[in-house]
Amino acid sequence: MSASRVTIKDVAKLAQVSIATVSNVINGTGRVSTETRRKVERAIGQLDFAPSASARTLKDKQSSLIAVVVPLLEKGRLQDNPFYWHLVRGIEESARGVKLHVILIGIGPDETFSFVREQHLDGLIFVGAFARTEVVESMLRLGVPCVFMDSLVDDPSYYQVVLDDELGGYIGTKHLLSLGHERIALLTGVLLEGGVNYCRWQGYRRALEEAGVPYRPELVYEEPTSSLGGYRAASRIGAKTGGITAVFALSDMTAIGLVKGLHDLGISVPRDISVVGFDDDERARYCIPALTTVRQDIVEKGRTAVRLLTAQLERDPLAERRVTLGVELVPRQSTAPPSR
Amino acid sequence: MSASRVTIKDVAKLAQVSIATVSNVINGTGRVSTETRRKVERAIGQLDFAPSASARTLKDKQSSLIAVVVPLLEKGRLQDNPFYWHLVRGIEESARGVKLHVILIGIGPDETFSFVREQHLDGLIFVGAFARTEVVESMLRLGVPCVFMDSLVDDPSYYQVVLDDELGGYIGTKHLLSLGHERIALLTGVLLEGGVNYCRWQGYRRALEEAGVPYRPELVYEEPTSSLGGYRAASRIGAKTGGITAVFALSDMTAIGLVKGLHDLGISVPRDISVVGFDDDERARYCIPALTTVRQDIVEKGRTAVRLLTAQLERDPLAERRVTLGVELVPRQSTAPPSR
DNA sequence: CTGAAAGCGCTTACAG
DNA sequence: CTGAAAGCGCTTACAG
Repeated sequence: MSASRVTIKDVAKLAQVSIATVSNVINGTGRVSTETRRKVERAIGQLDFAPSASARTLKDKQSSLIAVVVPLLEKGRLQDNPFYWHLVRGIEESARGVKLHVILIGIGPDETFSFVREQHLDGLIFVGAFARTEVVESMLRLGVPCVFMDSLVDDPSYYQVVLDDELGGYIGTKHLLSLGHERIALLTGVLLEGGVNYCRWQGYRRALEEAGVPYRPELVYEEPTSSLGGYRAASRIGAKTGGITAVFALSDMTAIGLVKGLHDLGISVPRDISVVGFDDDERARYCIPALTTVRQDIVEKGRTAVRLLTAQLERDPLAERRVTLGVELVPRQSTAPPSR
Repeated sequence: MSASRVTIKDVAKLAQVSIATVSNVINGTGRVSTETRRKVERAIGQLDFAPSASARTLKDKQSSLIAVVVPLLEKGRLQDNPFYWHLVRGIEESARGVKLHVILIGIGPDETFSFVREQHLDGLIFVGAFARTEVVESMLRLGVPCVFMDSLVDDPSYYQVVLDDELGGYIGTKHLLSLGHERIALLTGVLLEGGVNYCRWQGYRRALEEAGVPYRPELVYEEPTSSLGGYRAASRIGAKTGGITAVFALSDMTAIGLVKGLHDLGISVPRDISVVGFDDDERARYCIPALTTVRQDIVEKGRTAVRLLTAQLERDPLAERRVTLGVELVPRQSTAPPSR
């Protein structure tokens, strides 16, 4: 019963059949009589046999391994936004459902992606901003199935799961407008054309325009997407004479930092300034005041990515290439009509 | 230059040597003349050769893959505490440094762990509470290196990285005592003997005892470790006549829910009730009021786990089996002397 | 210092 | 329905 090094040979011997037959039973391939099948299954059970993935991979080039590729921060560590955890949770759950294993990989700017071939990865999920770099292109040329999440790729031939970011920017802004705000600042991460923030910014502009409120570039604050970034922005925004009455922060993480920063400056949310976030991660609900935000279903996003990946693995010709997930405004306590 | 299916044979042919020699160059084994080595390296570069991990694993039983094993929630999804993300970040970073890849696995109560043998995993890091179950025992008997984090295992032969939880419970409580609090509630997750919460609870008791404050079991609130658990506890704690003036919550997640719950009941922190958390995750600093908490370095915890794992992989006889990480009180604004 | 050959544990035509 | 055999891409004694 020492399960250490049981191979298909041991099973074959015990069941008194050939290894080919054992293989057929395991994979449900070929034709095997019920009786033989039973014998083999019994032997497998008795020996507690687990087929070697490496031998299998060596033969058929399928590893059942997919990678979640996360950009590294400067210090060589994975992104710190807990957002990623929820994404990964969704991915792991779905992958488990289709017998894929998830390997987590942080990559820097100089990545060679040799691990993809080394490990015979079946597919890749790129999480976060990835432009169409040369490596990625060559990846696609190699035929390794890829799915991009929240990336900057325009190319409709890429598989990607994105959010309706433009709409998100729109409804968040609209909410503030409908409360009566006009001087609405936008607190965003880097604005790269085609990027997530860029789309949200477009939605922001559309809402303003529709409402007949002039767009003022000086109300757009570009800060790192981190709590600290939000915190720091508070002083810049608070110092603004001319009265910003509301801020739309493009992530809950920055929104939370912002609220804290405003609070430390003696500026009360929502009395003096209203704040809208983006994501609706768990923190939003428990903030004081509870954060009004634009909700996205992050776990679902991860699930969808796996679906797009498996569609490729199964060469499903009907598979959609681009799935856009919805957004939803969640009004809570951090927004109110302007005081004056 | 099609990098698709380049094997060691192609390299050998191009470099005009045998595949054995190529293998030796790659692995730095055997004796190879400088000239030959250079030829081979050039060929590898030209062909952009990446050795097949599966072939290698098949031969030498080392996959360079380790698994982070996370318990599943009921819905079949990974734990939702973002705490895990930071752990995983630390693990991924260190693993990358020693050329190991990290696979993420959620397991339910009926797990068979067959994936360990299937994938020839080199090691396992168990994250969260794992008792010494039969599977785990058999895992250890198989000789698969394991490291336990925050687990309930007493056995000194297990490799584990733990926190000085008793001390954490002690200093958190002590802090409140020194501010003048006496009716200090403890908000904890499940109290299992030997578990993380249990140790912290012991520290809590020690601090009380030292201060000559009687321990009152009715002040110990056992709630799920979640923001919602904390939120719900608020009403039970707030309703308490007899005046609880401080609460020590054994995770920031519950502390945050608690503060919110108290706030919704019109109970002000720290004016009416002081609150101490545990973990010091990023949220703590940005809470309103900023949360006083017991800090642990979660990323470092992950790093340490990998160190213990590699020590086993290298059969380092001097390796410590149990590393205890320190804790530190971080006083912020959620604690103050009792109002009366 | 270098190479021929066996073998790791599977799967897959191909015979029978 | 079942089995013998080749082969996936490496590593590792073993000769030379």
